[in-house]
Amino acid sequence: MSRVLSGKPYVSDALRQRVLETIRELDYRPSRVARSLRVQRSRIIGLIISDIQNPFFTSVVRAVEDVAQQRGYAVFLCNSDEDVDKESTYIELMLAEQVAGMIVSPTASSNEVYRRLVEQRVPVVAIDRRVDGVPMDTVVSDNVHAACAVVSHLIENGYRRIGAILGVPGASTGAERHQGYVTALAHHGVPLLPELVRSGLPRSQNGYELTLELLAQSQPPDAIFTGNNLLTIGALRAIHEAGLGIPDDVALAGFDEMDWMFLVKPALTVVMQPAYEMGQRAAELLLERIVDPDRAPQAVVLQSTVKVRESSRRAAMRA
Amino acid sequence: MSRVLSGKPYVSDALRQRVLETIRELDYRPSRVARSLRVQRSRIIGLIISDIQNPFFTSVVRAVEDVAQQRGYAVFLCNSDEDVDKESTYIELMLAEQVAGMIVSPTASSNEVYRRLVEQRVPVVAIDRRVDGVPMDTVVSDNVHAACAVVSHLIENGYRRIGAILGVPGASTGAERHQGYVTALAHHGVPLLPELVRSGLPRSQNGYELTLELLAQSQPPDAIFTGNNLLTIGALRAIHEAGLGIPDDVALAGFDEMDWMFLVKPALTVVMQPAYEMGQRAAELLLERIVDPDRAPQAVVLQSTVKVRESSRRAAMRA
DNA sequence: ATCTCTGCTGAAATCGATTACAATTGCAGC
DNA sequence: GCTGCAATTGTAATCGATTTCAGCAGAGAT
Repeated sequence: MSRVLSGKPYVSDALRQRVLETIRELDYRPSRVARSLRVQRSRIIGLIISDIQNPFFTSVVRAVEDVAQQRGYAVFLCNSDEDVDKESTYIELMLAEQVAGMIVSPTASSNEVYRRLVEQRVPVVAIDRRVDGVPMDTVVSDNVHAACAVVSHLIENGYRRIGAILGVPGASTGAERHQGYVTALAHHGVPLLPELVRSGLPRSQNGYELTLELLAQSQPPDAIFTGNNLLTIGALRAIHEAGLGIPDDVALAGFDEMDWMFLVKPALTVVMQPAYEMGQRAAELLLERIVDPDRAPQAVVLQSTVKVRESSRRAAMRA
Repeated sequence: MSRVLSGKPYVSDALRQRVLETIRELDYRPSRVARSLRVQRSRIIGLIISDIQNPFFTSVVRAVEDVAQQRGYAVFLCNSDEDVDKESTYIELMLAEQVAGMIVSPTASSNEVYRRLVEQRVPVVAIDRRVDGVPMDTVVSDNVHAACAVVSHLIENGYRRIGAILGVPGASTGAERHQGYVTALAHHGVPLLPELVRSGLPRSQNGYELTLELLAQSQPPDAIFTGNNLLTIGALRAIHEAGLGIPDDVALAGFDEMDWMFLVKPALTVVMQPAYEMGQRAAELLLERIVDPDRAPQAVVLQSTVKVRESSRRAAMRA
């Protein structure tokens, strides 16, 4: 009798003892599958991120795991690989596995799948990126503001032809950081030059190729803003191979700190996003929603800070 | 009637059509939980790695996911965080979730849990690290040989006081790389100095602290061998902060390439392990075992290569 | 015409836990 | 002594898919 487990009342000590002993004897191991089937939910949290190889997301994973484990949940992690179809497939899979809820970094800011989830009362939290038009819990950082701040910093340091290598605009991060870039230029009266703006999937290789494109122009940029850490790595490689010096030939400022960055000379100016905290908050929001599925959706926006270092040092006066 | 799905024979076209239509109408979504309960196994592969923030393992994850997805499996990823208890807990959890099989990077080379798994015919593959005394599928790299090769290289380049920062000997990688180090010294008649050998959990912070310890000695090493990529990062930070030059003050050679290493000057000499291939092979072994649980266990040992770069450049002649 | 066999279909058992419900006992209150 | 309630425990329904079993219709053989 399973009343013994889960400490239900109305069981005599004698019986409780007998049951416990038998359990030990048989090396009994309850099937979570059967339990999930009966209870119609499990103690599993689904976590779908868009790139397992991106240190930003591994920090998020770490945080979600810590919170989940503390509360007795396990984490089912999947890698959507910036692919909307993979993402949808994994969401369906999670659903079929009866997860208690899921945290997703949506590849595209419009996806009908989320509307369905919300309507069906499936606890779900969007992290890092927003989903348009669906009232759901969301944890993001202040991308527009942070991008604007770091680009403004470049402008204030004397840079005028500021290139931008951004993630695809389909993801809200890409779009918002682009907007921050545009806003900063407008605010300082610096003309927006479309030929200096590139976007692609946030992968190191793309950062490399797009930066090469910028540098190959007849009037190359005097500074580059990268909208993602992998793009930053690619940009560094391109600048490096082009034999250019930072910041004298071209300044560089990007998103996200990485743990080896102290090695890079000159030190890089970056927007520091609170990755771990984002994961924590997302996990907490999810657990709250699991408890109370009817709570009003919350949108948490965390502050990022610009860490100014040498890669954006004041430009020498130019002719 | 579920004979329609899974294309069983003995169903008329009329019925098949009717069923399919109803399925569409109701937006029917089969419960994998119920299926798992009935069939006593699922289409999920468990993957337990010891550090989600280690790029080596994220490559492995990537590979396992690619193979799994191709074969219609989903991956349930967990992070044991180098903690034997967490690892065992997750294994139990996977078992209770009726995974089809699991791939684990064992934190300790002796763990009775694995014997039980193998005896109970649960498909399981050890990756990156061995488990002693249990006949199971294993995918590792040739750690002893690779460590020996890279340390020999240091010796041949004129270094004599070679320090070692290794992972804990409980994990087979730590022990084997240590053995490779010892072998190389012995082979070249270089005395083994115990005070130059340190080990700890493979984390960046430990690499930092242990390297500081080595450097603080009255007779500090003229070269350091690091047995893991995170330890390498830590060692770099320590050397960096100590204001020492590589390789003139102290040479450095370690394990594992990382994608940003082209940025580090001088370029680092490293052992390149085929991380992605290890993941692939492990996934393939697992899938084979799922199909045939009685196959004899295989041990795959992959070759690593030493990538010689500037951080181990020939030492200037010393007094 | 009867029997068999094949092709197909519906009904029912099954997986292992949870949980609702019924049955039993003991004990207090009237 | 009888009723009523609480404490305890056994029984059975349930979750949703798979799978076995039995039954039925029609074709072909005898």
